[in-house]
Amino acid sequence: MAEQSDEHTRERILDQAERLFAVKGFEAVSIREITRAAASNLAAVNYYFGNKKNLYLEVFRQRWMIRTRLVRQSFAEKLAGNPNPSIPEILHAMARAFLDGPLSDEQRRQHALLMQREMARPGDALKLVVEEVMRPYHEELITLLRPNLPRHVDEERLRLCVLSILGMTLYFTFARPAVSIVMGRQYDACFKSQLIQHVQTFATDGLNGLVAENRKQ
Amino acid sequence: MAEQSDEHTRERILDQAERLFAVKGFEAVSIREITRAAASNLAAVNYYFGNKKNLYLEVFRQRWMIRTRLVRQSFAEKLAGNPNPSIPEILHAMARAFLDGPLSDEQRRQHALLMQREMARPGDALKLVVEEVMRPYHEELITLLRPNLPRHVDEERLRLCVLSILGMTLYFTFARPAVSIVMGRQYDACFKSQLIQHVQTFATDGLNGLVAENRKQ
DNA sequence: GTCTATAGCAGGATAGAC
DNA sequence: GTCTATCCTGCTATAGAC
Repeated sequence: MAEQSDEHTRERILDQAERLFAVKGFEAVSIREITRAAASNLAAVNYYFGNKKNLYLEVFRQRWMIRTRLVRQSFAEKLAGNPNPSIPEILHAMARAFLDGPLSDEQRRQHALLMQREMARPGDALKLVVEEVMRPYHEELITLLRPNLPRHVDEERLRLCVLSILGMTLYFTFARPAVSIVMGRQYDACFKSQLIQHVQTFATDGLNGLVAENRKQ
Repeated sequence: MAEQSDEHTRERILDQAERLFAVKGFEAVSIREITRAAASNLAAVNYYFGNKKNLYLEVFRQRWMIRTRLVRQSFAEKLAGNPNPSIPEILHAMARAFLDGPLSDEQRRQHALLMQREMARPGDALKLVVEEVMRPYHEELITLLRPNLPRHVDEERLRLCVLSILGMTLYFTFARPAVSIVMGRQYDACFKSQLIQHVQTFATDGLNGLVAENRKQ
């Protein structure tokens, strides 16, 4: 089960816990299932993490946050050497980082599922997700976009636009089964690049509308 | 607990099951909790529904589907008497039906949460959700939009646009806690009408981009 | 149809050997 | 650190009285 048996038990447990919590949700996974998948002993979870709930929190602190950092890094790299990226460039970099970034397909799906679970049912990890990741990411995007927008663009509308963009990108990731059925497509490289292109275009047009609106006033 | 004690036991159980499954997820809710909330006996679930899983499916069949029909009806009504609705009119009606339609705030949230749970983890209800609701809704929107679009608009791009619109609308409903924190706003009437307006505008611009694209070719 | 009682099992957590 | 054995709680499901 564990890809790297020489990895420390604690790490193997975190890996498998992340995977299982993402796919099934907190309550649907048992400690027994996790330790079995991690090829470790049943008592190991309590030894290393105290209890199940704390293991869940550690998954966010020591796995989820790191993945997020990777995604944001890849986002930043795509824009590196471009001091004044245009709106389409920013959005393309964002969409690529999310939908085709440094994570594997499975990791990406897990990552989105965990985030989405916390957003749907606020738990102890929601504060972590929002304050440490969503809000900074939000601000970063707004900072990048602002030079491309009129000075007096409505701040609240801009925030709603950014939320919409993140929302639909997240949706394309976590709702993969449903999207696949409706579109009649597999999530292969071809479809992913179409998705990225679509998010870029659709969101660019949405933001351009914001610009035009502002001009009229 | 139960608002209507004179309602039949079976109905009270369905009501409470819907609420609890939506908020907590299938595995996190026990039959005990449901029957307690429905002020009925522990054995009632098995008597009326056979087992827990079947109760879950009945929630979709006898509650979720009906709510969907209500939402679509309210969508249709908003467009009634308008034989050729424009894109903004269609989108406004759609956003209003979803974000401020015939359901109560709590019902709306429950509805979105149940759908989103099924999309995230495909279960026996996913087929029901997709084939009976998502796909027809999808086709209806496309049919309404098409007269406003150039004849040779890319079919796949259009489908992706509709998915994006549904995705972000759904996101604003189920991710309410997170959206509230990021925006620093309560989901009151004022914020909801802003959301509706935003979805309409943002999506209209996104679709208009599709039109412009087509012209260039 | 409604209730009590209980079978039968799976879960989280811990104690204590090694 | 790792393992076995075990406690206890809470769950689903059912049998059977009323």
